[in-house]
Amino acid sequence: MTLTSSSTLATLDRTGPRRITDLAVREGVTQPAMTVLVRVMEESGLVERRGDPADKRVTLVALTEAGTAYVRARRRAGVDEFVRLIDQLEDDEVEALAAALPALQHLAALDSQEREEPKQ
Amino acid sequence: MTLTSSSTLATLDRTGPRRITDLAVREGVTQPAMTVLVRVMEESGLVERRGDPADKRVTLVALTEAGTAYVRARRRAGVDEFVRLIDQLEDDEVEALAAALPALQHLAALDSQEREEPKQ
DNA sequence: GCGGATGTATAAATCGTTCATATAAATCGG
DNA sequence: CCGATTTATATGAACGATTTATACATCCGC
Repeated sequence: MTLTSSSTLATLDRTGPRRITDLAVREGVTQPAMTVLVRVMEESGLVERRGDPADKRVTLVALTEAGTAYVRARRRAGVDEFVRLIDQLEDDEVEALAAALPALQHLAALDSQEREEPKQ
Repeated sequence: MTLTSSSTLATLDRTGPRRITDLAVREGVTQPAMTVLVRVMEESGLVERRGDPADKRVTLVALTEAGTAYVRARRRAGVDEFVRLIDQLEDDEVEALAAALPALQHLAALDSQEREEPKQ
């Protein structure tokens, strides 16, 4: 599992089926790279191609059930790992982390916002 | 600049000259990979090889002045980017972030501690 | 309906990597 | 001390994910 494939699967889980060009831009790779990545993931049964009836050029990429299960399992494993670490913190440290969550969300929002509208 | 080379340069800046095997372990790549990476960085003038007088097998890898300057510039660029984002937060959000720093440091310490002594 | 634009696929080349192996220097057991 | 083993690095072949160049099919505006 490469970084790009993990991220692509997560994107598909978050946003639903997407066309290949769209995925390539979101993941920051070229369209041919995404084409072959989709083929590999398709052969692994994590993903399936659906034609778009409205535009016969595009192939929509969607998570299969196995793909969804995989993404969810991975996410849960990561969450568990975090929980395991946070459980070892002092109570006041956990409170401080929780109190900082809105600021972190705001930071993430500002960052992604700037990525979407570069230097306007 | 690949992820591994950036990380290796940062390691050299933090810890001083290191032997190739050591760097390979720290960066999670094989020794041959680190050997060629060092050669590339040497050709770029970021790094130099020094023989170890105490053990003629080892080649100590050290940052050149240019390498140090590069690492520092990169680090400053990253800090600046963070500052730019944090400046857009509300005052209470910045305070909350600052208050969470000890908890984050504790988390990082717990994590690196577990990596060093795996499942004992 | 034709011409340019758009979405995807394919082929060749590149790059960072691993695996296998070679060489040289250090260390250890007798 | 001396041969055997271990340790540090280097080298070469193969691999896998990627990019660039290009081809092909379909859409869309005029």
